Amino acid sequence: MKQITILLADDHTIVREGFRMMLELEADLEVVGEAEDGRAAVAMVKKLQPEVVLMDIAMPLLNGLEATRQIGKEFPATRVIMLSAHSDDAYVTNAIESGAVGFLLKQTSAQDVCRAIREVQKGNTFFSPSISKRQDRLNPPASARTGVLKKKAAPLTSREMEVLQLIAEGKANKETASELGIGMKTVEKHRENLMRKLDIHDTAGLTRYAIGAGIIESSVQVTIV
Amino acid sequence: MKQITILLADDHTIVREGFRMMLELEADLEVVGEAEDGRAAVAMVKKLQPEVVLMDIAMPLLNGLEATRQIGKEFPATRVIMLSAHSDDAYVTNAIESGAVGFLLKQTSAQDVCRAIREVQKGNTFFSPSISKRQDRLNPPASARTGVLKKKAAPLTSREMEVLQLIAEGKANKETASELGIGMKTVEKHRENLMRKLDIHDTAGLTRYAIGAGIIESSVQVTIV
DNA sequence: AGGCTGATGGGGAAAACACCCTATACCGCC
DNA sequence: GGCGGTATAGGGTGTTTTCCCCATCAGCCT
Repeated sequence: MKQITILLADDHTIVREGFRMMLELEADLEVVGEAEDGRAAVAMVKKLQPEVVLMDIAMPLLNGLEATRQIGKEFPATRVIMLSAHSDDAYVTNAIESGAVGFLLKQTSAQDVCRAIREVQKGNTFFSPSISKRQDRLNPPASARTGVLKKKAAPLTSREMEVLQLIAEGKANKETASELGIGMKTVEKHRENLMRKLDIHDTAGLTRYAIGAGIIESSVQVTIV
Repeated sequence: MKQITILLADDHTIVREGFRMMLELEADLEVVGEAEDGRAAVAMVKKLQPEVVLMDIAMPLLNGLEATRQIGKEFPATRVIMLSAHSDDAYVTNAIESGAVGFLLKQTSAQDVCRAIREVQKGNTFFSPSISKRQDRLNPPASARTGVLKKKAAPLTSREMEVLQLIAEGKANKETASELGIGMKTVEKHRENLMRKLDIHDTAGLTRYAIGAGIIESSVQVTIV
């Protein structure tokens, strides 16, 4: 019997463990690997070529959106489901544009996660119920992956998103350069372009933007209600 | 008939208007003033000496915690109820330490807001139901205001909190200096002390800390679930 | 009275950043 | 085949930040 192979990408070990336990109760699902950051996720996809990736948006090194974009470029057959604690239209739109074929809120029930995996593996899309309700106006033509959609406002490039994330994580240009394996002047250039595109001209502003956009998390983002 | 005088402090006009309409349906409550930032709140308390202040945590110029601390120092009779969209133990603890005698989540019902105002005016404390549930271990001895509680970890001073907030808002040292009416070297010194106390050595890190601690909000903090 | 801390300043130096210029190589689109 | 966008990289210049050193003054506790 053929199982659906799954890669988990989330920086919180406890979350990965929870998903793994939950998914392995299902006979037709198999977790073949785990990644604790976006870069590892891309590498694991290359190595394991899973059918489905459950990907958190906010991860260190490389965020989920960017990782998804890179995966989609190399392995278009891999179906990525985005996970996020929050959801608003911008998040969902970004996820779809990066090539995700599903979007789940973290409080989604286990059944829905399993359903989502089975649906996307069959080539369909799946969104959390509360998102689907307002999907009418942004429901993609099922071929969201094939065509690259244009953002109207601030179309940040992949590299710019990576640099933005590292800036918001507190990396100096020099560190970012060595981390990405490029020159410092190039990092400065990306930073310059970011500031021009977003019309934000200080590090604190870029950090707030990155947090607001879900690219990184702030340290204490607990929201017990 | 004696009404309870109330000052509203929140940077969102729509929120203040909502509270005002809500509170003025009650015969025994009177909104005597509104402030749209922490500094204005302190000034308004001086001028109006209200009995109760409804204070948002995240406000520009001076956050609610710091404003509460300054109010408590000059007008210990004024009872401050803290408002916040989020709540975790750190938020609540900080609020209590700053001298607040109540803590309400923003989705609290109108009845609870009125109840809270009446309770704190009588000298009692009031916390949102969901917070009260885990109050056992941090319930203050009703005289929280009289004794200044010591934080264990990083006791930032008032001035440092103000400077931290302005840094996280993207102000350069020079701007902060003119905004606070002090010299640039003094601002640099506060920034230096902040970095040493928090063991954070870059602007992005300070910004993340400020957001995580509820001192400011990140730009896109929408959480539709 | 002496000690501690917070708030206020100043000098200086090294690093980082912001913003301007230029340039090349690659890739996809029309 | 050129045109535009992306990524790469270097130069230059002025500003800002980071981190040392130093000091004074007021308030508070012992």
